[in-house]
Amino acid sequence: MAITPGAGNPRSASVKDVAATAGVSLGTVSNVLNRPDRVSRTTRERVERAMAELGFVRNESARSLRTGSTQSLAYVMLDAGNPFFTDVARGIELAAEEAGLSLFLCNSDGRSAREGAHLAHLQQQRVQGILITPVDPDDPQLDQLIERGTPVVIVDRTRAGSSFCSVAVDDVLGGRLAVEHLVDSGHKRVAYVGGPESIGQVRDRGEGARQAWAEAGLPPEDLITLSCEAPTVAAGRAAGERLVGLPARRRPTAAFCANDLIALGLLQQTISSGRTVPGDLAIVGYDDIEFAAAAAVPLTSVRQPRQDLGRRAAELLLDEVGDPGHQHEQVLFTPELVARASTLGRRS
Amino acid sequence: MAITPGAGNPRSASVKDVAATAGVSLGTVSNVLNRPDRVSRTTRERVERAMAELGFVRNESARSLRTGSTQSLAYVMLDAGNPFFTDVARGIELAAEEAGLSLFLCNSDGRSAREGAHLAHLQQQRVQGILITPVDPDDPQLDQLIERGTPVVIVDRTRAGSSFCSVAVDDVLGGRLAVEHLVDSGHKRVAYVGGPESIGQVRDRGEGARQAWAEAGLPPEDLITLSCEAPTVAAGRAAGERLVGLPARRRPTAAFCANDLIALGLLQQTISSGRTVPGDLAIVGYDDIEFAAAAAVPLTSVRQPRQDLGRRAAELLLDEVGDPGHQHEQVLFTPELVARASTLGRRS
DNA sequence: GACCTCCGATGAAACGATTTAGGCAACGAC
DNA sequence: GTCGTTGCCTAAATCGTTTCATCGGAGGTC
Repeated sequence: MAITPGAGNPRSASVKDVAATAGVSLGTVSNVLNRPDRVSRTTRERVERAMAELGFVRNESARSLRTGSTQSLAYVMLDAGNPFFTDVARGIELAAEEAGLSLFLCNSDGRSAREGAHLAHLQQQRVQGILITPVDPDDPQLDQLIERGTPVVIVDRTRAGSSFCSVAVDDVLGGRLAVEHLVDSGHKRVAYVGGPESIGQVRDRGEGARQAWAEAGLPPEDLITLSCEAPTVAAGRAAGERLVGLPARRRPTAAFCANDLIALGLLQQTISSGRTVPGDLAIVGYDDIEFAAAAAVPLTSVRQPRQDLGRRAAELLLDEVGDPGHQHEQVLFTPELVARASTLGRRS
Repeated sequence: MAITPGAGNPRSASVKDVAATAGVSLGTVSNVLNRPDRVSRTTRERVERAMAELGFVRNESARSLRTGSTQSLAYVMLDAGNPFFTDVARGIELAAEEAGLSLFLCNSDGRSAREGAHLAHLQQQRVQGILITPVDPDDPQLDQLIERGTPVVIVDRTRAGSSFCSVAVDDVLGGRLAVEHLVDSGHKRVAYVGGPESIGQVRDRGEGARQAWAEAGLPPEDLITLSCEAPTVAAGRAAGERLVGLPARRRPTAAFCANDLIALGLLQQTISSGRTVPGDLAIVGYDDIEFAAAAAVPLTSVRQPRQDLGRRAAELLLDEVGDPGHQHEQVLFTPELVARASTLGRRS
């Protein structure tokens, strides 16, 4: 079929057109759409036939202009490329679907400017509410959203004060679990690989690591912090190279990484440089993403209830949207260590 | 600060409120918003002050109702958990950002019903256009979208006829590259692990595999097809178990998997069952996702230009939206084999 | 037959922005 | 002094839907 040039879009049919075609009034068409029980069967069928014939598509802009609200939520993700966040998103999705709302995913990609643009646009769209893993939980734009009536739930981050609901996982505990496990395995010199420091998670996991280290009675200077630029595979590889560069008696026998991407990069670099895991270097990751178990050496990792995190966050948001007596709530999940070969094999 | 109960949302300010506060007419406020150069500086500043004071947020519903179009695109992803698609999404995002449009990501999760719901909603929202990796490229709902005026570009799938733009990668060629590589490495019995058959990719990659196999003069019955339920890590593990179950003289020495997730699952299962890669089984994946290189044994894979795929698709969509003389175009990218240890090590 | 009720359908008035046709004032030019 | 021009602003119409007060007719009751 050739393209019909210049046919010009006949501009899609409106309720008015449907009403005319069906020979009823405009209000009746609206009733068919919204309260079909109030319309007699014969009329309803006539209207439905007209809608099908004209290819009527309800205009959501007009609808939400009139009703003052939309049927959508949004989740602004920090990094859509990180499986951790896509798993969280899936949990949100399921909850939204059950509530009959659509979910829009936006990716801030870790950039404040992009995040801000998304938030502004979502606010203009009058979404019912926003879930967000923010670049910076203290961003005043978040307060501004709340003030102007768009509920916000913070996901996988926390924030001082309680003007928001938030759902997170106890990162200090997670850090402790990781380091306790390494201490139990007999390691006396450990690196904490994470960054940037601006991320609360990175700080909290490090804090937990230090606590566990101190409680084991080990000297603080033997818990080395290796800061990396971003929590990515590439940064993990780079950290590996820096580890190799350390003088032998300063070099750690184990590394605890702030997330699995870093851990996978470190693992990859370690193996490709001819050293063994866990022989030369034991590695603990964080998040327990699906790929962790499939890694070069299956990765010991701190598991977070990713999907539950999303689901719970969505539930809080829905409550805030629906219940005028809503009280803000800070939910904290508990992480769990999953030990695998990257720390369990025998040491050389 | 306590929650102010029953304060009731003061309903955000409208242009009318801004106009009243600034002491100008409503049209002037609109001009400040859309054609600031037509407004004198003093008036503009007065209006802007009023907007700030009232916390004015433009109502996108009203705006797009009046103008008849929105400033957003959408990408309906097949599986947000698969890094391949998130990379494609990033390419789209970059192009959309450059064009000043927002991008909504929707996840169909491989389910037609969910995909349909997303499409219907996007159509009602009057997005400028939709990019989609469809569950079924022949779904008539896609035609219906086009007919009713929403441009659609098909991503990573192709479709007979040419009423759509589409961007895909030559999957037959990809299948050939994979199997030629295995044949060159001396394998005489190979499994093609993919599924479900309903996915065009799975069929095309298999077709390429068969072509290369036939051209090498090898007997067709020695290219075994192992069908799996879904292109996931779990399905890959399951396939591995079925491979082990085969009688030794029927058992393949290499496997070509329809994507990296399957390959990673197969790899994982092979290693954890005590066999070696590539010694007992060489493995080739498809997509070359970031985790492929970090796998237990770095994975040989067929690389696709993921981000370019997305970017080009978005460009086609933008052209279709903007240029009335737009001609539909089917773009086909060329894949490339990346050989790594999962096929290169020495055979036992 | 007058009165009431109930059901189904109607039509006008919103919602909040954009757009367009004009109006008013100041200013120069002749 | 009149006319045309220019610059800024106003008022009203409009987009497509929902909602609400209303209305007509059918049926029942006394």
